[in-house]
This record gives sequence, structure tokens and C-alpha cells, in this order.
Amino acid sequence: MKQETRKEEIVRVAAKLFKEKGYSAVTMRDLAREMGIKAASLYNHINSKQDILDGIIISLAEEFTKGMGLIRSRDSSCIEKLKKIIELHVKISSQNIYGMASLNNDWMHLEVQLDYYQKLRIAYENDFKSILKEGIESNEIVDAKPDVMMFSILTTLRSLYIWIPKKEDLNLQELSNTLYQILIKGINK
Amino acid sequence: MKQETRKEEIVRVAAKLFKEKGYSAVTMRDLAREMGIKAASLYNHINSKQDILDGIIISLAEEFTKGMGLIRSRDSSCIEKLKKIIELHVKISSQNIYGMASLNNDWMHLEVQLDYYQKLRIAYENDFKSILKEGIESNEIVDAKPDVMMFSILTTLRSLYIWIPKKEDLNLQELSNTLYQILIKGINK
DNA sequence: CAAACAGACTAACAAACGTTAGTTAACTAG
DNA sequence: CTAGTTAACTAACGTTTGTTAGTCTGTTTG
Repeated sequence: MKQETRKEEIVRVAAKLFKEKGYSAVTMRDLAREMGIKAASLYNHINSKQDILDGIIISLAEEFTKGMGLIRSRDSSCIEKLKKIIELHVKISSQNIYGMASLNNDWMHLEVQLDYYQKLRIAYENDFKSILKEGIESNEIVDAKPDVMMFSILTTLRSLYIWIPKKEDLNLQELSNTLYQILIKGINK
Repeated sequence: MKQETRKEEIVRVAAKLFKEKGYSAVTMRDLAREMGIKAASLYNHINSKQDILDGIIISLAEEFTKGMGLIRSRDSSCIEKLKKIIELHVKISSQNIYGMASLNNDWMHLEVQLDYYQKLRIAYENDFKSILKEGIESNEIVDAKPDVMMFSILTTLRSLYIWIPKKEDLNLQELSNTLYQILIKGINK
């Protein structure tokens, strides 16, 4: 069990506050109070409020990019790939509920890193759409608009962070399976 | 065509800015600049920044509540009711894209109206769940967890505002139909 | 024509914002 | 023991925030 550094603790607590009120509404004094110290003391560990947000969002975005790379490289059917994508979202979301809120709601407050984030996001969505198109061509899934299909599946997966903490009896594999049933079985032929 | 009052214009422009940056990150000076006037002049028409947000969110929440009431009171099958719910979301979202962003992302910044909003929201979700449960009992839809089913459908519908403006060739009825296919056909027996 | 109103303006406010500088007290390693 | 590091502190900074007060100008109405 690797021990958490003070900096990591600040980032973790910040993400929690960002989830509750959004990046802009959280002040450095809010964060300091939650840490039990004064606002100025935060700057012994971090460079700026902006840096905290950058760290939260970019590390998550890269995690998704990496996961998608592995899934695409594998030689499996469209349905299997979609199942893996669901599992990827369930895994990352459950491990970092607070960070997922920032990724979804505060990405527009990135500054230097905004372009990079958007590049990753667009690439991820294009990969997703490619998988769906392949599935349509190979007659594996129904021939509905891939745009709407991706939108529907992806918005559900992106919103998992809202919903996961409410399930007390959380079995991750079971959640993945239920989502698979509801999201994929419907478009499966 | 009823002419828009100055106050309504301010609320509309505010909602647009709230969508782009979130309520907390939009200043009254931002809003004034977008209106082509000075910040102080806004107060000839509105009482406070908070009031603008209240107006945007509560009117939308009540619109959904009203729509759900009509759907529930009708004597129709579960599937037909779900179809009506999809149409309700498509209609309201397309008529007020900017407001839907505030409803989704900034409801926690309500103050006096927060309790009222949450009451409406919980009632709406309970109504939704009841429709699903009836459908399961009457063997109309598959017997998956109603919680996950509602979460999946509702997060997709709630996120329509992100996605609608990107479709240039927007045919609302066609969009409703495609969503129906993807969201409902999958759970239909 | 005068009165009333609508809707803009300038000036200013107190509070809250992110952040810097410099200091101090407690551990830790040579 | 001492030198260095870590991590807290107080005090303060310049800026931005939402909002108020009071004024001016043009249009509408009796």
C-alpha cells in the first residue's frame, strides 16, 4: 500500500469539492478548510488552483486513451470490444468518482491543457464510432445511426460517477453486466 | 409572436453563458458585455444573479413535472408512456438548450429554491421508476434492475442538450424515433 | 406641453478571490 | 549537536466579485 503524499491528498480532497460545487465555485480557502490548514499553506505543495484541475483531468483522460488503445488492438468482435469499453468506464469511474465529475463538468476550465484534452476526447470518440461502424458492416449490431448510438451509450457511461456512490451493495462486475444487458443487448442482433 | 422583454432577453443570454462556463464562472460583467451594456444596468431589469439562475432552472423543472403528470394520467401501455417521455425530453431540450445545461450542471447553486427543486426531481424519478416497474410486472419489458434502466435512459435524455446543437439537419420526430429504437427496443420484449 | 417612465450611465462599496513573502516550529540525517 | 527539510503559520497584495446609489436622456402618455 503506497502511502499518499500531502500533494496527492490535496488533489483528492479538491476533486471531492469540485464534484460538489464545480471548479469555479470552490475557493482555495474552502479547500484549505477541508484540509484543516490555511489557504496559504496549500502553496507549499501545489503551484496553483489551475494545476490541481489539470492534474485531475489530464491523468483521467490519458487513462481512458490508454484503455481504448488496448481494446482496439485486441482481435475480438465488436460486441466484445463494447463490453470491454463498459468495463473500462466502470473501473475508472469507481476508482475515481470525484475526478470523473471534473472530467465531465470542468474540462472547459482547462487553459494550457485544453487543446490537448480536446484532442484526446475527439480521438476517443472516433475510436468508439469506428467500433460501432465495424459492427454495423459485419452485421453484428443493428443498423441505427452510429452517432446517436455512441451518444446514448457514452453519456450513460460518462455519468456513472453520479450514480455509483448511491449503490451501497456495489459489485462492479455485476454492474458491468447489467449495463451490458441494457446498453448493448438492445442493439445486438 | 410575443415580443421578448428586456428581462427575458437577459435571462436567455445568461443561460447561454452559463452553458459555456457554468454559473459560478460567469460574472455580471460578462453578461453585461454580451448584452452590450454596463453591469449596473442589468439591475434595472433583474434582482440578482441568483434570481436569474432560479428562473431558468425552476421553470424547466416545472415543465418536466407537468409533462410527466400528463403522461402518467393517460391510460396507455408502459412502452407508449416511455415513448412519450422521450418526446417530452426532446421537445423541452430542443426549445431550451441553454437552460437544460443549467438544469443539469448548476442546480446545486440554487439556494432558497434548492429544496423545492430536489422535491420535483425526486418525484419525477419516482414516477419514471413506477412506469418501468409496471412494465416489468405486466411483462411488457425485460426484467432488469429498474434503477439501472432508469439511470441509463434518463442520463441520455438529460444530456440531449449537449448533442442536439451539433445536428444541423435536426428533425425532432426523427430524433425521438431513433432514441426510441436505441433506448427502448433494447428492453422491449 | 408636462409628467411619468424606461433604460442606460458613472462612481463606488465591501467582501471575497488567488497568490506571494517571510517567519516559525517540529522532525530527520550527517 | 547541528544543518537541512518539511509544512505549517500570519500578513498582506492587487484584482475581481455582486451589488447599490444617484443621475441623465429619450420616449411614451395623460
